[in-house]
Amino acid sequence: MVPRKSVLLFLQADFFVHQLRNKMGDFMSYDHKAIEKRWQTYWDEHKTFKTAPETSGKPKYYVMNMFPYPSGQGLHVGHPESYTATDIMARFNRMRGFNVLQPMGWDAFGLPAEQYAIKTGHNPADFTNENIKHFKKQVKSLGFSYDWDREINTTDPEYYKWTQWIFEQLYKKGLAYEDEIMVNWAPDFPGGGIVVANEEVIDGKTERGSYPVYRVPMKQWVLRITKYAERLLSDLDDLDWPEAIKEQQRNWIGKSTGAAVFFKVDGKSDYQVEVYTTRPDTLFGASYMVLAPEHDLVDKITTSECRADVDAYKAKIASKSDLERTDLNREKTGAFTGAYGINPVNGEKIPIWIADYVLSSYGTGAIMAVPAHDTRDYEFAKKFDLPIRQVIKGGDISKEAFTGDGTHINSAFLDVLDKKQAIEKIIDWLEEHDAGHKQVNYKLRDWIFSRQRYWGEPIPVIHWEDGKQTLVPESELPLRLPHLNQDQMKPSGTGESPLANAKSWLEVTRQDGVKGRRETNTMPQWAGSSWYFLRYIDPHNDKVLADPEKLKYWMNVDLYVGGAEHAVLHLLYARFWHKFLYDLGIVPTKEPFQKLVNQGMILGTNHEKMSKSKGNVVNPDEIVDSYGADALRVYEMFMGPLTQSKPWSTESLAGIRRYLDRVWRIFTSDGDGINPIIVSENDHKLDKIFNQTVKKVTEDYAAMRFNTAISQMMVFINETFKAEKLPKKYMNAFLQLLNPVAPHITEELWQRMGHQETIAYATWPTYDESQIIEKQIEMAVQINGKVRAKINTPVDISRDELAKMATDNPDVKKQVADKNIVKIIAIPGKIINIVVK
RNA sequence: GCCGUUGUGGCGGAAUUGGCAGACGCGCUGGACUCAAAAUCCAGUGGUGGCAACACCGUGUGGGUUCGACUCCCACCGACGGCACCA
Repeated sequence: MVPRKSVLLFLQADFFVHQLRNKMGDFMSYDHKAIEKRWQTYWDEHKTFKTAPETSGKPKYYVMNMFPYPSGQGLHVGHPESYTATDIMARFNRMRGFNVLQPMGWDAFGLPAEQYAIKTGHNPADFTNENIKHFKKQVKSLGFSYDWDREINTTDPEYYKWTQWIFEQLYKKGLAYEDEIMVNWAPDFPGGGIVVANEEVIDGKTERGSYPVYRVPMKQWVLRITKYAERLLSDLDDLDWPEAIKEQQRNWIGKSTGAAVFFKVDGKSDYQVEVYTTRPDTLFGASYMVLAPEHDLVDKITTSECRADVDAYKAKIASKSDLERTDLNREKTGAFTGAYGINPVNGEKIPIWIADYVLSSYGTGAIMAVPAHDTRDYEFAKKFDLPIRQVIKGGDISKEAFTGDGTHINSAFLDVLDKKQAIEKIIDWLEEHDAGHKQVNYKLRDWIFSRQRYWGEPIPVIHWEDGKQTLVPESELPLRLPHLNQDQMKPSGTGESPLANAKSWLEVTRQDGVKGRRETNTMPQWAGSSWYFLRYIDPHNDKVLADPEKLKYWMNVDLYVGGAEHAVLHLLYARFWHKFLYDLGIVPTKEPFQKLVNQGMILGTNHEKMSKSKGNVVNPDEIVDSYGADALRVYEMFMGPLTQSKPWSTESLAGIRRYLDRVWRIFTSDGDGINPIIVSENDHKLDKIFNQTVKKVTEDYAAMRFNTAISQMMVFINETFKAEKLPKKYMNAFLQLLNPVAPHITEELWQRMGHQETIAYATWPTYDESQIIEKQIEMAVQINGKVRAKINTPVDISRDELAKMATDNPDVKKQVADKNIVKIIAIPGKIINIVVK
């Protein structure tokens, strides 16, 4: 027993020595905690990144991120990714002489705060401010060069005053209106149900929480975004945005060109059904019609024999959620109304059905069915045994609908024509006979703008007892949220907003004694984020939303970075508000964001999306603590192209930290001052690599290719380890190149190199092209496309000389000895290819 | 089903205009230092065959254009994201 115990003790002692030496090893690398704290404090105290006035005479550069929702969970590793990307652009352009505006703020309205308040009795405002404090501390620990004097918070009354003000302008122009419309009602949503916007419905369920959505009629506030559909679509073309996002917006707006056609109802001449079709050329093939079950005419035209069936069908549809209604594998269903429509082009009587495959919200909610040439109509006709009449040659109508182009048949004056010609001709005919006209349609629907919630901007409207409705006067804005206690905030169960419980806030009396009630719905979270990029420009202005002169100088945003999940919601709403403000003459540009970049997702080490349940979440706080903010920043930029998804690797992160240690060591040689081999004279050994590095890093930053910029800086440091002397000028310039990615360590070393001022405004280094171009280069000689030899040639050699040099090469001679040279391709500086047979 | 993105070593990725595929990093292997290890520094590292010089194969698959293709064209397969009865 005794010996074993002593062995154990010995092993333990050895282990401690091991630990101690590791600790000492750490001292050999740089002390990121002290350095990062020191420079963050310095930047704060000196307001280093305060934006210069508009009168500075410098060109402007406005760069921003999609501001975060300050959740209680704090930062995840995706935040530093996009924030570092913009910070590099901000710091890079600052050194290049731009006046840089890089702000940060908080998108702080939202459901979690309200739900937390209901659960715990805390005030959502206090809770939100706590979260912001925590978030801000985390963000600050990463050393981003924000102008913190411009910080904004959407829940601050001084901010939402202007959100409400914009709403009032929309109201005055008739673009904000209250309407009894079919809304997306999610009754199971915690807090007594909620109405959500069309954009917030995913697969028939709410985007947040996945609760089923039903279409029910309700009185709601709606913004007339459809009025801007065409401009929202066509102005996309000039934007420097990812094609995927532009395409998603185009699809969402969903423009289509076709025709409206009027069908009289047989025997009821006061009624006519207007249908929308993109294929008016197939009018002769229409064999029945379909109305959406909710269509106004249904009750009016249904015959008494069919009424029971129709009512039963309508009742069945009403009880279904959107998800059930849109299940594609579901069989087509419908009911016959007993009525007939008259085809204007040939006077034929065709039956009118109702079916839920026709949507009340698109077009006119009614269609003419051409089963021979439309897949959906074909399925329906087969199911209910309705006639199928071919009017275009092609396909096999006995098997499936033919939707392609072809020659028209059985179509009187359209016969022989193709699709395009036939469409033109039938539209002319319809217009001549008052039976229809050309029509453009959009899938885009108006923006359902009210939410039955407490924690949002109050809609500044008063409903008076005499039936009138007025805006809260602009001079009384902001209309502040009243304080509610825990009980008052609880859901009413009727779908009404908790604000209905704020009696003293709710009830108002006009000067003439008429009583009124405030609107109790609040705005959706998207309201505050639809214009915040304007407020950063002039965040403390209490007279106007922002000074027009300042807007003129700063707009529009030169670079906007954020996640692709906002492809339609936020980005479409923000464009809509911006265009509206443009029309009012408030903003000088048609579009808010000239260039948009979506950062890719950072996945877990297992290549899967990070999630708590998978246990693959990386916490940035822990990385900053053990590796440092600089290492995290450099690593996240080195992982791969910004726009791509890429998996996390702690080993690779450690490699980046080793690189920063190497940088530290080459500058300090682990002493107190700087490495003695850094000297004023230049032995020219590093000329080429230095100039190459400046060139590549400058170009790569400008194109946001951060991973390759970093790899070039690694190559440079590898070269310095082989050098005997390091020119001071080059080493200073290197610090500037690295600074945008790793700002703390470079400030520290910059100071050690003897500078008194921050590195942030040092003029960006230039390179000498002549130092990069070589006089003598190695060129590959290919034989039949395969590299068989390498030769050294002067760079300015002629084509013929080059060909001769190649064929004179002994290796080449050996290879071609018994073959015929057919052709020699010789391009100086590129390649030599000898084609032989 | 439609639209978009994407496919390169053991892994992350590079190759800017059609011109030497695999820069840089991770990992791995070997060496120096050390009593030993860690750290650090140096070197090697696509696969197969060969002592070697070298040869052959190699950028999702199959074809094509070209003196030459990761790159351009056609067809297909897989992964990711979005839309989804929009007439």
